[in-house]
Amino acid sequence: MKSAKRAKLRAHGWAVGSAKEFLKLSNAEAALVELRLALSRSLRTWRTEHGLSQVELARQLKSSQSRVAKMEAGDPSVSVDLLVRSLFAVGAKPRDLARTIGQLEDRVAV
Amino acid sequence: MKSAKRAKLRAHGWAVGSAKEFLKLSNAEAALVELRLALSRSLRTWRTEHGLSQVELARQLKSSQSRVAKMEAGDPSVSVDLLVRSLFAVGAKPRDLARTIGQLEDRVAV
DNA sequence: TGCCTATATGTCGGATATGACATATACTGC
DNA sequence: GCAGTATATGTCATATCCGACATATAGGCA
Repeated sequence: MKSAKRAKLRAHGWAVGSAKEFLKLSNAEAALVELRLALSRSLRTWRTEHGLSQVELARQLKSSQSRVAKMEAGDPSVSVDLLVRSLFAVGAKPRDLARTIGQLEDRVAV
Repeated sequence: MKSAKRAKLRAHGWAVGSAKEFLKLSNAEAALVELRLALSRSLRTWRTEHGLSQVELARQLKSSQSRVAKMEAGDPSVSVDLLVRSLFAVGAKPRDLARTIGQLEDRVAV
Protein backbone atom coordinates (compact mmCIF):
# COMPACT_ATOMS: atom_id res chain seq x y z
CA MET A 1 0.00 0.00 0.00
CA LYS A 2 1.31 3.40 -0.95
CA SER A 3 1.73 6.17 1.57
CA ALA A 4 -0.87 8.42 -0.05
CA LYS A 5 -3.55 5.80 0.21
CA ARG A 6 -2.51 4.87 3.70
CA ALA A 7 -2.59 8.50 4.77
CA LYS A 8 -6.25 8.60 3.78
CA LEU A 9 -7.00 5.47 5.77
CA ARG A 10 -5.02 6.45 8.78
CA ALA A 11 -7.73 8.61 10.30
CA HIS A 12 -10.10 5.67 10.48
CA GLY A 13 -7.95 3.91 13.02
CA TRP A 14 -7.67 0.20 13.51
CA ALA A 15 -11.18 -0.62 12.39
CA VAL A 16 -10.31 -0.37 8.71
CA GLY A 17 -7.44 -2.78 8.65
CA SER A 18 -8.33 -5.07 11.49
CA ALA A 19 -8.97 -8.24 9.52
CA LYS A 20 -5.94 -7.67 7.37
CA GLU A 21 -3.86 -6.84 10.39
CA PHE A 22 -5.00 -9.98 12.07
CA LEU A 23 -3.90 -12.07 9.13
CA LYS A 24 -0.59 -10.29 9.04
CA LEU A 25 0.02 -10.95 12.69
CA SER A 26 -0.82 -14.63 12.51
CA ASN A 27 1.27 -14.93 9.38
CA ALA A 28 4.07 -13.21 11.19
CA GLU A 29 3.82 -15.72 13.98
CA ALA A 30 3.83 -18.62 11.55
CA ALA A 31 6.85 -17.20 9.78
CA LEU A 32 8.66 -16.87 13.06
CA VAL A 33 7.96 -20.48 13.96
CA GLU A 34 9.21 -21.63 10.60
CA LEU A 35 12.28 -19.52 10.92
CA ARG A 36 13.03 -21.06 14.27
CA LEU A 37 12.64 -24.53 12.84
CA ALA A 38 14.85 -23.79 9.86
CA LEU A 39 17.61 -22.50 12.12
CA SER A 40 17.16 -25.51 14.39
CA ARG A 41 17.73 -27.86 11.49
CA SER A 42 20.78 -25.90 10.43
CA LEU A 43 22.30 -26.22 13.84
CA ARG A 44 21.67 -29.93 14.09
CA THR A 45 23.00 -30.49 10.61
CA TRP A 46 26.15 -28.59 11.41
CA ARG A 47 26.67 -30.55 14.63
CA THR A 48 26.15 -33.99 13.19
CA GLU A 49 28.28 -33.23 10.16
CA HIS A 50 31.09 -32.33 12.52
CA GLY A 51 30.64 -35.47 14.55
CA LEU A 52 29.93 -33.68 17.80
CA SER A 53 27.63 -34.67 20.63
CA GLN A 54 25.21 -32.20 22.16
CA VAL A 55 27.42 -32.06 25.22
CA GLU A 56 30.44 -31.07 23.16
CA LEU A 57 28.53 -28.46 21.24
CA ALA A 58 27.14 -27.11 24.49
CA ARG A 59 30.67 -26.68 25.79
CA GLN A 60 31.63 -24.71 22.69
CA LEU A 61 28.61 -22.49 23.13
CA LYS A 62 29.12 -22.17 26.86
CA SER A 63 25.68 -23.58 27.30
CA SER A 64 24.19 -26.87 28.44
CA GLN A 65 23.22 -30.12 26.77
CA SER A 66 19.57 -29.60 27.60
CA ARG A 67 19.50 -26.20 25.97
CA VAL A 68 21.17 -27.58 22.87
CA ALA A 69 18.54 -30.30 22.73
CA LYS A 70 15.82 -27.67 23.01
CA MET A 71 17.44 -25.55 20.34
CA GLU A 72 17.50 -28.46 17.97
CA ALA A 73 13.92 -29.37 18.83
CA GLY A 74 12.68 -25.87 18.04
CA ASP A 75 11.38 -25.59 21.57
CA PRO A 76 9.33 -22.42 22.08
CA SER A 77 11.52 -21.48 25.03
CA VAL A 78 14.36 -20.91 22.58
CA SER A 79 14.64 -17.52 20.93
CA VAL A 80 15.75 -16.80 17.40
CA ASP A 81 18.46 -14.77 19.07
CA LEU A 82 20.01 -17.81 20.68
CA LEU A 83 19.85 -19.85 17.50
CA VAL A 84 21.50 -17.14 15.46
CA ARG A 85 24.15 -16.57 18.09
CA SER A 86 24.88 -20.27 18.21
CA LEU A 87 25.18 -20.58 14.45
CA PHE A 88 27.54 -17.63 14.33
CA ALA A 89 29.49 -19.10 17.22
CA VAL A 90 30.19 -22.30 15.33
CA GLY A 91 31.40 -20.33 12.34
CA ALA A 92 28.36 -19.83 10.18
CA LYS A 93 28.49 -16.76 8.01
CA PRO A 94 25.69 -14.30 7.28
CA ARG A 95 25.52 -15.81 3.81
CA ASP A 96 24.77 -19.21 5.32
CA LEU A 97 21.94 -17.77 7.37
CA ALA A 98 20.60 -15.96 4.34
CA ARG A 99 20.55 -19.17 2.36
CA THR A 100 18.72 -21.00 5.12
CA ILE A 101 16.14 -18.28 5.54
CA GLY A 102 15.68 -17.71 1.85
CA GLN A 103 14.63 -21.31 1.41
CA LEU A 104 11.55 -20.77 3.54
CA GLU A 105 8.39 -20.43 1.56
CA ASP A 106 6.75 -17.08 1.34
CA ARG A 107 3.38 -17.80 2.83
CA VAL A 108 2.40 -14.26 3.61
CA ALA A 109 -1.04 -13.44 2.28
CA VAL A 110 -1.15 -9.72 1.59
CA MET B 1 37.90 -29.40 10.21
CA LYS B 2 36.77 -32.92 9.51
CA SER B 3 35.28 -35.11 12.14
CA ALA B 4 38.13 -37.59 12.16
CA LYS B 5 40.67 -34.91 12.93
CA ARG B 6 38.42 -33.33 15.45
CA ALA B 7 37.87 -36.64 17.15
CA LYS B 8 41.59 -36.85 17.75
CA LEU B 9 41.72 -33.37 19.21
CA ARG B 10 38.66 -33.77 21.33
CA ALA B 11 40.42 -35.48 24.18
CA HIS B 12 42.67 -32.48 24.72
CA GLY B 13 39.78 -30.32 25.82
CA TRP B 14 39.55 -26.58 25.47
CA ALA B 15 43.27 -25.88 25.58
CA VAL B 16 43.84 -26.88 21.98
CA GLY B 17 41.33 -24.63 20.33
CA SER B 18 41.16 -21.81 22.78
CA ALA B 19 42.62 -19.03 20.65
CA LYS B 20 40.60 -20.08 17.66
CA GLU B 21 37.51 -20.42 19.77
CA PHE B 22 38.06 -16.99 21.17
CA LEU B 23 38.22 -15.49 17.71
CA LYS B 24 35.13 -17.36 16.69
CA LEU B 25 33.21 -16.08 19.66
CA SER B 26 34.19 -12.47 19.17
CA ASN B 27 33.44 -12.78 15.49
CA ALA B 28 30.10 -14.23 16.39
CA GLU B 29 29.38 -11.27 18.59
CA ALA B 30 30.37 -8.84 15.86
CA ALA B 31 28.19 -10.64 13.37
CA LEU B 32 25.27 -10.44 15.73
CA VAL B 33 25.72 -6.72 16.18
CA GLU B 34 25.86 -6.19 12.45
CA LEU B 35 22.81 -8.33 11.96
CA ARG B 36 20.93 -6.25 14.48
CA LEU B 37 21.94 -3.07 12.70
CA ALA B 38 20.99 -4.40 9.30
CA LEU B 39 17.55 -5.37 10.54
CA SER B 40 17.20 -1.99 12.23
CA ARG B 41 17.84 -0.24 8.97
CA SER B 42 15.36 -2.47 7.20
CA LEU B 43 12.68 -1.59 9.67
CA ARG B 44 13.28 2.13 9.46
CA THR B 45 13.38 1.99 5.70
CA TRP B 46 10.10 0.15 5.59
CA ARG B 47 8.47 2.61 7.96
CA THR B 48 9.60 5.77 6.20
CA GLU B 49 8.74 4.37 2.81
CA HIS B 50 5.23 3.79 4.06
CA GLY B 51 4.97 7.26 5.52
CA LEU B 52 4.34 6.11 9.05
CA SER B 53 5.43 7.71 12.31
CA GLN B 54 7.02 5.66 15.05
CA VAL B 55 3.82 5.99 17.03
CA GLU B 56 1.78 4.50 14.21
CA LEU B 57 4.20 1.67 13.66
CA ALA B 58 4.22 1.00 17.38
CA ARG B 59 0.46 0.64 17.32
CA GLN B 60 0.70 -1.90 14.51
CA LEU B 61 3.27 -3.86 16.44
CA LYS B 62 1.40 -3.54 19.72
CA SER B 63 4.46 -1.91 21.16
CA SER B 64 5.45 1.61 22.12
CA GLN B 65 7.09 4.54 20.37
CA SER B 66 10.12 4.34 22.58
CA ARG B 67 10.70 0.73 21.75
CA VAL B 68 10.37 1.43 18.05
CA ALA B 69 12.94 4.19 18.42
CA LYS B 70 15.27 1.77 20.17
CA MET B 71 14.72 -0.86 17.53
CA GLU B 72 15.63 1.57 14.82
CA ALA B 73 18.64 2.75 16.77
CA GLY B 74 19.99 -0.75 17.10
CA ASP B 75 19.87 -0.36 20.87
CA PRO B 76 21.49 -3.30 22.66
CA SER B 77 18.38 -3.77 24.72
CA VAL B 78 16.61 -4.89 21.54
CA SER B 79 16.83 -8.51 20.55
CA VAL B 80 17.11 -9.91 17.06
CA ASP B 81 13.91 -11.70 17.92
CA LEU B 82 11.95 -8.50 18.26
CA LEU B 83 13.36 -7.07 15.06
CA VAL B 84 12.53 -10.17 13.08
CA ARG B 85 9.07 -10.38 14.59
CA SER B 86 8.46 -6.75 13.75
CA LEU B 87 9.59 -7.13 10.17
CA PHE B 88 7.36 -10.14 9.71
CA ALA B 89 4.52 -8.25 11.35
CA VAL B 90 4.68 -5.48 8.78
CA GLY B 91 4.61 -7.99 5.98
CA ALA B 92 8.24 -8.74 5.23
CA LYS B 93 8.80 -12.16 3.73
CA PRO B 94 11.59 -14.60 4.54
CA ARG B 95 13.10 -13.69 1.20
CA ASP B 96 13.36 -10.08 2.27
CA LEU B 97 15.15 -11.06 5.43
CA ALA B 98 17.46 -13.31 3.48
CA ARG B 99 18.36 -10.48 1.14
CA THR B 100 19.10 -8.14 4.02
CA ILE B 101 21.23 -10.66 5.84
CA GLY B 102 23.02 -11.82 2.74
CA GLN B 103 24.26 -8.33 2.13
CA LEU B 104 26.31 -8.40 5.31
CA GLU B 105 29.96 -8.95 4.77
CA ASP B 106 31.45 -12.25 5.78
CA ARG B 107 34.05 -11.17 8.27
CA VAL B 108 34.57 -14.47 9.96
CA ALA B 109 38.24 -15.36 10.18
CA VAL B 110 38.56 -19.11 10.27
C1' DT C 1 20.35 -58.44 32.12
C1' DG C 2 23.34 -54.20 33.53
C1' DC C 3 26.21 -50.47 31.98
C1' DC C 4 27.46 -46.72 29.03
C1' DT C 5 26.55 -42.92 25.92
C1' DA C 6 23.41 -39.80 23.59
C1' DT C 7 19.31 -37.27 23.50
C1' DA C 8 14.88 -35.54 25.46
C1' DT C 9 11.96 -33.34 28.97
C1' DG C 10 10.69 -30.80 33.29
C1' DT C 11 11.75 -27.39 36.52
C1' DC C 12 13.80 -23.34 38.70
C1' DG C 13 16.60 -19.11 40.17
C1' DG C 14 18.70 -15.53 38.16
C1' DA C 15 19.41 -12.79 33.95
C1' DT C 16 17.71 -10.21 30.08
C1' DA C 17 14.08 -8.12 27.13
C1' DT C 18 9.73 -5.81 26.78
C1' DG C 19 6.00 -2.31 26.96
C1' DA C 20 4.90 1.66 29.19
C1' DC C 21 5.65 6.01 30.99
C1' DA C 22 8.17 10.32 31.70
C1' DT C 23 11.07 13.43 29.82
C1' DA C 24 14.36 15.46 26.50
C1' DT C 25 15.64 17.12 22.06
C1' DA C 26 14.75 18.75 17.38
C1' DC C 27 12.21 20.75 13.78
C1' DT C 28 8.17 22.83 11.96
C1' DG C 29 4.82 26.86 11.10
C1' DC C 30 2.85 30.68 13.35
C1' DG D 1 8.77 33.19 21.33
C1' DC D 2 5.59 29.26 21.54
C1' DA D 3 2.46 25.35 20.05
C1' DG D 4 2.48 20.99 17.76
C1' DT D 5 4.64 16.93 15.98
C1' DA D 6 8.35 13.49 15.57
C1' DT D 7 12.10 11.13 17.51
C1' DA D 8 15.43 9.99 21.30
C1' DT D 9 16.69 8.59 26.00
C1' DG D 10 16.16 6.93 30.90
C1' DT D 11 13.82 4.13 34.09
C1' DC D 12 10.99 0.45 35.93
C1' DA D 13 7.73 -3.60 36.81
C1' DT D 14 6.67 -7.56 34.59
C1' DA D 15 7.38 -11.09 31.23
C1' DT D 16 10.30 -14.08 28.96
C1' DC D 17 14.61 -16.52 28.28
C1' DC D 18 18.72 -18.89 29.73
C1' DG D 19 21.96 -22.11 31.95
C1' DA D 20 21.93 -25.60 35.07
C1' DC D 21 20.42 -29.60 37.23
C1' DA D 22 17.64 -33.74 37.69
C1' DT D 23 15.52 -37.23 35.48
C1' DA D 24 13.65 -39.96 31.60
C1' DT D 25 14.04 -42.46 27.36
C1' DA D 26 16.51 -44.98 23.84
C1' DG D 27 20.11 -47.64 21.70
C1' DG D 28 24.48 -50.35 21.69
C1' DC D 29 27.42 -53.80 23.60
C1' DA D 30 29.46 -57.08 26.94
